[in-house]
Amino acid sequence: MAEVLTIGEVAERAGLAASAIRFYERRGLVTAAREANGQRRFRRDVLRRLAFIRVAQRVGLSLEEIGEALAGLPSDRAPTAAQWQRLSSSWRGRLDERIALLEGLRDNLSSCIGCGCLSLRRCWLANPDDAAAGLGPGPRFLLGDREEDVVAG
Amino acid sequence: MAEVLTIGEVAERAGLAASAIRFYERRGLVTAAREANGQRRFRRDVLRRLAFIRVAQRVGLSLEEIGEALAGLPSDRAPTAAQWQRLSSSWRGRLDERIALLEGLRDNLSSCIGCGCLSLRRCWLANPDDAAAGLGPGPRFLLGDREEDVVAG
DNA sequence: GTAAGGGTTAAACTTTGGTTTAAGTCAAGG
DNA sequence: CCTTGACTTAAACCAAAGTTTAACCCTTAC
Repeated sequence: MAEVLTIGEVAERAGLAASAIRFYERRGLVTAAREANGQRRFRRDVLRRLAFIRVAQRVGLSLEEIGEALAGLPSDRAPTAAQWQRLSSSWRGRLDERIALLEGLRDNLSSCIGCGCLSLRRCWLANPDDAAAGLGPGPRFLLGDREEDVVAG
Repeated sequence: MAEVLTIGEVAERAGLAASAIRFYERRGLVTAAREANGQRRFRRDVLRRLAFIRVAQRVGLSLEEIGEALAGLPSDRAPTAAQWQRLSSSWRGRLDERIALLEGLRDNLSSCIGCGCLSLRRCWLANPDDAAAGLGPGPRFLLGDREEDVVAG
């Protein structure tokens, strides 16, 4: 197994397009040494960095946020397992919030869609700015089909 | 309360920018009659349509998908509560899947990030194509920091 | 020697979901 | 009469996350 990897090898192993990896390099998310001929040579730990990026994206982070997180890692050597874990531990709260939001959405859908409150700017379902609201009882406007009652004002 | 609404009134009540409402009209998500002078006049039930659109977006649907869903509704009169509910009932499965995915992500993060498997194309965490996998036990590669072990092959 | 199969770059293009801008119409108020 | 505010349009613009294209360089194989 080679000490360093070409971009093609990285792409193959990471399951990404080479263009994406170049794009990440431009964004500063990964770094590469260069051969005399200008070709990139990646240290093997770039694979874990790329995997981290993918997972972070699924958690809902933008590349910019991911870049900020990665900036705290050493760029000259592979981070330790503990360093990776510290980074990802901050995702927990974010995931909990998003889960609560989706659960609230799911649990209030059947009672809320079709009811008058769906027209309302005040309806939690349409405006779940407050993640905690997802845990509450949800809207209670089961008023039939007349919008005036709830939209008025 | 007016029978029909101007775009400004709709924007105000729906909590959207007028530009967004025009955009939705171009996309065929809402319709409007026109005055002699060319100004849009919206029936009041557009408010519920807009609320539906917002909720559908939060569920993760694209405007195109939302448009397809809305295409099944009558455009000449307000849909009934039952019609709205039928549309949204199909979201349930999608929400369940996404919730399971996020829960899997959350529950496997601490054990998986930092471990060797994160470099792997095979790692569930980095590739949760299979939503059901989120319910399973997750990766079991708690191998320390040597990537060769898991990346090789 | 020439073709194939990597690699390089900058720049243009793509998609989604809108917003912004420029230029114009219209009605009401002072 | 003139300004103000709300409306109209088409077209340009934006951000994110990449992909595609065009032109070029190397190395290896035949």
